[in-house]
Amino acid sequence: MRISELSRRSGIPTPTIKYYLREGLLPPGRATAATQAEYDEGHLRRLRLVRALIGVRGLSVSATRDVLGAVAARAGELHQVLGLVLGARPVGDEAAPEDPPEGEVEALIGELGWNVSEHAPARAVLGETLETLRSLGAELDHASLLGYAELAERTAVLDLDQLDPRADPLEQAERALLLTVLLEPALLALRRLAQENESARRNT
Amino acid sequence: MRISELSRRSGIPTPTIKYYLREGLLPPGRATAATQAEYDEGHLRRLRLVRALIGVRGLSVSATRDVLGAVAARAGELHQVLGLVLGARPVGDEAAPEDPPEGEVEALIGELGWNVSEHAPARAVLGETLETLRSLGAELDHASLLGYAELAERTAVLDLDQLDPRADPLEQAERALLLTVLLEPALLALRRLAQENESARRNT
DNA sequence: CTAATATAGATAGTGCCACTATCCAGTATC
DNA sequence: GATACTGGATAGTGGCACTATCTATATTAG
Repeated sequence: MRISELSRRSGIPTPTIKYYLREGLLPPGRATAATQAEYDEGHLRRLRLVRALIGVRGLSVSATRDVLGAVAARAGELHQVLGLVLGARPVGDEAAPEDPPEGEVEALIGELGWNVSEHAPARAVLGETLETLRSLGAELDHASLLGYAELAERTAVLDLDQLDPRADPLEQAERALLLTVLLEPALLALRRLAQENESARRNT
Repeated sequence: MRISELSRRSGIPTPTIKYYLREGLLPPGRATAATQAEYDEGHLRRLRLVRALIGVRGLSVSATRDVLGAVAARAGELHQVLGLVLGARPVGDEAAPEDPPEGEVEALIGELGWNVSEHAPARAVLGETLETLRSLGAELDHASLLGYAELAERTAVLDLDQLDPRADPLEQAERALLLTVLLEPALLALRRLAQENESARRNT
């Protein structure tokens, strides 16, 4: 399939596809001549994945590239991928160079007995968010934090249940990415609906 | 307090504060003369809140304005605020005009017996996300969705426990906003850590 | 075989957004 | 009264995600 068909089947304008090719979000097609290349179903799938990450979850192009790169590089080690895949700060941010020990996060992970990589970006995200809340006077007490962590644990069990460990590793990793990232808005939406319901329940 | 002190105490440059004033994220100060106005602690608090919404959660300036407006307008009806506060699409998006009935979401809400407003934007967000997942071939079965919803329910209980129903309604609403919105990255980070842990556990 | 169409790759331009800089006339303060 | 600061207005900046155009080639319809 040539680029115009890729565009037609994905609904994405040709110039945008070229842009994604330049940015490395989409691997180049198999060149058949100086001005001709051939794309396959994999490209189409990848293109849809890219659009979902950018459009639904609001990742930036460069964050998307990083995430996809991480998945490709570590397709074999699914748990690394799951943990690492999203340094993706909501906004630029570029990870403050200062690296406070963030004892609270370490302690929590230790207390729960979680086995997670030292470098998981989620550690830093968690630490920063707790710090921000504290600085705004809305500190979370330890018991609540533990409660949230336990719910996260059960969410993760549900998440992992969606995966079929017998599938091809790369496909598996892409599916994990899809479920990890794209489910995020859905889980947050569920939380907001549940909050509204719970708030209504308490105020009657 | 004049604008320079507001800037010094918040760490935000004066021109940016002026920009927020223009954009309506911060109410104007009490004018004492043609070129003089007085700001108070409330302005400082609001400014920090704005920064947190924009910086930590990545809301756009206009989304932030909408959210703050909604909170101010409905400080009395906390549960409405909690549910409504975040139509905030991750990225522009502007809510597709097509409005499919989204029967799945309605059914879920009915099944759970949740009492939420007809117009809660979270309904649409949820519907769209499920639709996207389906179109990418990563559909969620009903049982899993129910599982996630039940976990959301328990998260909401924890959330509401953080609020003190005796506090001033506006302050209460702002705190709710803080906890709803700023906790989001933390909850997602917890989920990713838990995923990595669970994945490691299953693969040993 | 030719004319119309399509293509890869390169370069430049666009529109939006979140600031940031500058200017001005009017205080405030020393 | 000189200097610094202020509110308000207007204009400029840099980054980002595209989008448009151009050129040299390739394919294809007639």
